[in-house]
Amino acid sequence: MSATIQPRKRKAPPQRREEIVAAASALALREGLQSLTLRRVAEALGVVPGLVNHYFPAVDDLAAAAFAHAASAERNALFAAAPPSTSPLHHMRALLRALTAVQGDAISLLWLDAWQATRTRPALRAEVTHQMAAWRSDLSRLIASGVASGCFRTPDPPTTATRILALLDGLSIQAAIRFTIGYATVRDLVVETIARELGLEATLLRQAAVGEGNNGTRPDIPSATPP
Amino acid sequence: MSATIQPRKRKAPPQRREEIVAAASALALREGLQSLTLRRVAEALGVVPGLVNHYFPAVDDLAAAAFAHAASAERNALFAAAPPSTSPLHHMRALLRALTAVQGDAISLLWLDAWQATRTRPALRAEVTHQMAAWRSDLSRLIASGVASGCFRTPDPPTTATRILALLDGLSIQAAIRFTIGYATVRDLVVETIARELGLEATLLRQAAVGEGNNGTRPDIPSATPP
DNA sequence: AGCAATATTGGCCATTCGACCAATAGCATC
DNA sequence: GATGCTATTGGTCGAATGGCCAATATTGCT
Repeated sequence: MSATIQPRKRKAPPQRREEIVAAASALALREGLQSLTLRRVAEALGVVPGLVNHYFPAVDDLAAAAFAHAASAERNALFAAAPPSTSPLHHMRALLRALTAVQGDAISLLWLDAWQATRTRPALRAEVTHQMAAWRSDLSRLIASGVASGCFRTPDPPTTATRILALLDGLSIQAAIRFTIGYATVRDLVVETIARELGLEATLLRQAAVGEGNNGTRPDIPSATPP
Repeated sequence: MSATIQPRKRKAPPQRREEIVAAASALALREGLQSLTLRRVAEALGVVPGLVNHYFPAVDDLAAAAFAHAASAERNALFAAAPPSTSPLHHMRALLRALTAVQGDAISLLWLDAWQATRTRPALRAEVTHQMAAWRSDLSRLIASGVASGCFRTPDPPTTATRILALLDGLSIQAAIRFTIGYATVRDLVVETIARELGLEATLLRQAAVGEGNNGTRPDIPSATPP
């Protein structure tokens, strides 16, 4: 579990910093943002706590960086990494399939942690709003391209994106609480409402959410912990 | 701010217990569930921390009781305390007006805290699911009565209730993050979607959410802290 | 090869937390 | 009015945290 003792090794600051962020992100995804501790991260890296503190003088910054890493990775996997040849409709289907697949998955719980921790961590708060804006931007762009190509129909893509994201946030909570009774019905509501927002027949998206591609799991997110 | 020094006063256990729960609930609403500490609660009551620990051997139980107190109070104010003469439509309007009035209000933040703390607090987790079930039950009953009296139209009231609550949860997050840009549009989405779920014209509910009755604040929740 | 910059270490401190416990004092009952 | 039950006190303990600092050793550069 713990890294074997290493003779002191000196690494280039950017690389070390990235290592720390990756380890912190993996830890936050695995055990929650609350257990993101200087000591825990240091232990995961086989390093002294003070070193983590050296790169991140305030834990708040570390939490913000870890969250940014995890959130950006997922967003990138769902948007930028999508095959550019896919039509907006297929892309949206894949998006919904990924986002409604698993209940209680790590990334939903991480978002929940981040929303809550916003209360006491200004840097994390800034990062959360940044990531939310980035989501809105990416999704808005997808919707706009769908409208341009004629497969979606909505007057204002940014507004539609905001609405869809709020729906998915509510679903996130259902997922996080594992309020199993109710998750399926909420998922149906999400799919139906999104279809309505996009001017689609619900069936066009519904089959996406129930589809079994990707084995029901979200795309892998790069992890720092060695196997 | 702090209670004046009191000569040791002995109270009946049920009364003292209620005092503690009320103070804890007020504290959680004011400063978040994370700052619900034996010492903080004791300080608010002008009492020694050990006493709080005497009534609640585990902080988890105290948090659960405090959350139950706040959540039940709000739910009671919105359902049981509603004038029985009001029609289901009027009741639903009042409900939406109260729930969509303020962004970033204390009770939404408390729910967010509770959802998150569920990770590490079993007793609180049980209480959260209990309160969610109670909300669904109350709302379901309201919808059913509306269907019976002909002002709502939906095939399955419990399912509709679950969907509406998920919508409101998403709104709660928007409120908690104070993602001001977006709150209004999300609120509109919530109102429109709820109207659709209930087989209503959106305008019938929309005017409710924008209405200014109640001065835009939620109904008062009993607080324990003396003025 | 020598040297200087600095990444890294090890340690320490103050704080806060939940939990526990014996002693004390208030209240009800007799 | 005396007495016993127990609510309440005051204090302590161990664990965990974030932050800070001087010493050290590693690495890249001259």
